[in-house]
Amino acid sequence: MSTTIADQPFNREAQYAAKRRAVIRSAAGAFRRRGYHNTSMVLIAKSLGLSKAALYYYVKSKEEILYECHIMVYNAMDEAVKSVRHQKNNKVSDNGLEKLKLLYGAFAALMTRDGLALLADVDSLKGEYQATVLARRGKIEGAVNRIVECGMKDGSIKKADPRNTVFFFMGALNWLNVWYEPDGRISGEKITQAFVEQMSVGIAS
Amino acid sequence: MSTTIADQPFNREAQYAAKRRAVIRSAAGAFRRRGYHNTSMVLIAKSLGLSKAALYYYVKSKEEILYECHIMVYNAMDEAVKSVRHQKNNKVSDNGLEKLKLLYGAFAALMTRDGLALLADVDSLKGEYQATVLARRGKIEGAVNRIVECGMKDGSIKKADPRNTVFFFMGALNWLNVWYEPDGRISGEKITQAFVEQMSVGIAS
DNA sequence: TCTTTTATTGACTTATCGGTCGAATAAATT
DNA sequence: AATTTATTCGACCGATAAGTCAATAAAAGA
Repeated sequence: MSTTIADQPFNREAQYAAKRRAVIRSAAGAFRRRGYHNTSMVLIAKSLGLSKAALYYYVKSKEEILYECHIMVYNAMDEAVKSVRHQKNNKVSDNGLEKLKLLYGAFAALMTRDGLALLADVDSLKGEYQATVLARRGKIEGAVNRIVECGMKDGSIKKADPRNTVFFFMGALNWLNVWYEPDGRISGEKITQAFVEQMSVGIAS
Repeated sequence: MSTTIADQPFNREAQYAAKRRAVIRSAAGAFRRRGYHNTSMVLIAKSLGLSKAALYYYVKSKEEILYECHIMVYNAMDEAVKSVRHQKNNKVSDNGLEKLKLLYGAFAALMTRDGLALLADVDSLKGEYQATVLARRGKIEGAVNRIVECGMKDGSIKKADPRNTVFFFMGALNWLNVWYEPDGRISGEKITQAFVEQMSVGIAS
């Protein structure tokens, strides 16, 4: 999926990019587990075997890391939305509910399988950073909303206030960040499946 | 409900306690809106018309405030659990699902009506504080779990992994903190109602 | 009114942490 | 080998914010 260091040992730019990604990913994990403000730059550095100063070779500021963490997730989500949108004609029942199940499953997998996390720390972002992240979040919410509305129209989803409905099961998703442990007793796939099922029966008409 | 300053103008202790509560409540709101680490003691003080130093007359540390915020919520939740437990014979259908609906509604009302919020900042608590809060959280989770299991036994709730189920709709509840605005277009009662309905149809057998 | 207790403050201390900088080291290029 | 370029580090700086304290104002009690 993503380009690793070993892939292109002689491509300078690729190496730099890969290392930078590693910084972001590692920080993202720490942020999820300990929270943004409880995670110092020194800690992020140490967990990669670097000094704090070295971090700043790959990254402009701590805020930028947080920003990139958010963007990383929203990129993945956009990808999921796109792939669901283009999945026409595959299923016999190509209705809103089916699409939503697909999408929600993809979202859940992002959390349980890829270790991504929807951070709640939007308030720690300022100015342009925050504006962009909020815009991306709005875009995703809009996309999900549209699918739900679509499902309400085609009769596969029972009619209600879409925003409210979306908030409900997106909230459940976000809460995964808090309690989900990759090595826990329940496997990620099981959780993903359960979440899709739960969401599905909650809104099907 | 709670004792206000005006109630007992000559009772010193009561005044002190009331003011202390006011500090906690005000801080809780700020924590919810801006996050724990983005809220300084000066800000909490100023929003009450006090200086920072005065705050420390009522409170030992910022961490203690956060601790009390958590405890406040868990006390209210325990209360809700208790009242639901003693609500036998009232309803004709005294089954697990009914109880759970009652409880979930009470929880949601805590958020939308009483302005309480389940803070996620448990990691900012250390030692004894954190241990106690985690214990209280576990206790609540256990109580909810037990009701769900009870409902699965009496046939009102469809069988599944209780923990998973509980996490799902408790997550939705927690997410309220992030997006719910008391002055938003949808009223708190409507949201509460919608949440109960959503949860209910999601798990009823 | 004087005294004691309660409540509040401004000014100060301390600690943590984000961020910078110049030097040092390693890797690639000539 | 010499030189340039990419990485990394130790040591330092500045800001922010938690927390302290001696002094003072307000209230209660005598």
